Amino acid sequence: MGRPPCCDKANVKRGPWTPEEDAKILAYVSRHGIGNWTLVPQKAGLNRCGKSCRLRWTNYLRPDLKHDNFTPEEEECILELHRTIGSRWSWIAKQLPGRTDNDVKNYWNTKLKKKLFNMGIDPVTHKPFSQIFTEFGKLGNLPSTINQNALLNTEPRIKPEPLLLPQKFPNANNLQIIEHMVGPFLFRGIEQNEEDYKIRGISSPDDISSAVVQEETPLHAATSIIENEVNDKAGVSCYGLKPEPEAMRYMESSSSAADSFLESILASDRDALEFPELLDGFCDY
DNA sequence: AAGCCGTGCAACCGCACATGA
DNA sequence: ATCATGTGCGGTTGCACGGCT
Repeated sequence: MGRPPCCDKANVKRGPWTPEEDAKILAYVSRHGIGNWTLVPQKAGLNRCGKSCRLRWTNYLRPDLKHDNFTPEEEECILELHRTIGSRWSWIAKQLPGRTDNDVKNYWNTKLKKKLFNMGIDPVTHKPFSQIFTEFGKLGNLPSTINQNALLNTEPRIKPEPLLLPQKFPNANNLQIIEHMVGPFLFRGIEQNEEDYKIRGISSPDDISSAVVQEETPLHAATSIIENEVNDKAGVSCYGLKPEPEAMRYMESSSSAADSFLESILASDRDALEFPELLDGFCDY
């Protein structure tokens, strides 16, 4: 026996909202505030499901919502957070004032996924397709010549652009949010200089751009972050967590830099296969 | 002008979780 | 501890719209 429906679906209106219905919601909320949404249709004089009213309010009518296009900074923020925590749209949306989870989800599905795909990057893992094919070939114990062919055949239609990690996300409570995602007290900062990496503490709550996870993290977030650290340690550039000065050079330079960027990724694929010990050392937590 | 197709986005669905009796 | 109910969330659908043939 399933859960009873929240309303009589046969007798409530569905589909697009009219301006009159919007006005009723706005008038009701301005007068009574947000309370029990199941009572809103009745009290506001709407023949709608309460859930539908809540959705209309949170996704469209709320006065603090932005209705303009996403900025490049917001786009970078979405890409980075998706790479780190996956499709947790509500969390990502909380980093973007005035945006809803529905906004972010739609933007991802209609724009960013395609953009990454055209750059030769798998939107799910944020890894280059070449790397995925390489790993797949390794798992299947395929001859190396097949792997090489796979690499050659998966060159992106558009040269990959490095993603410049936003140094500071719009909200100040990022650390708390990420701590919630992967558990508190598990962070340390990592900073790159010319010679080596310095492990340091996070200096401010909004400086989470370089946070790495030490232990007891959800598999997806942990593996993603660890992989990037591995690549950095191996002297290989990676998407998203590229140190800012290097990223800036890529941003400012010509297409030849894009070529070398692609080459560095392909090189990292080969390094990972030839020197598996580079990976092993970082998994001993 | 009409039909087709791709795109963007609002809205819906169903499940999971939170909360209070 | 259990159940009922409200809320949050991610995935998916459906429709309006514009461009193209």
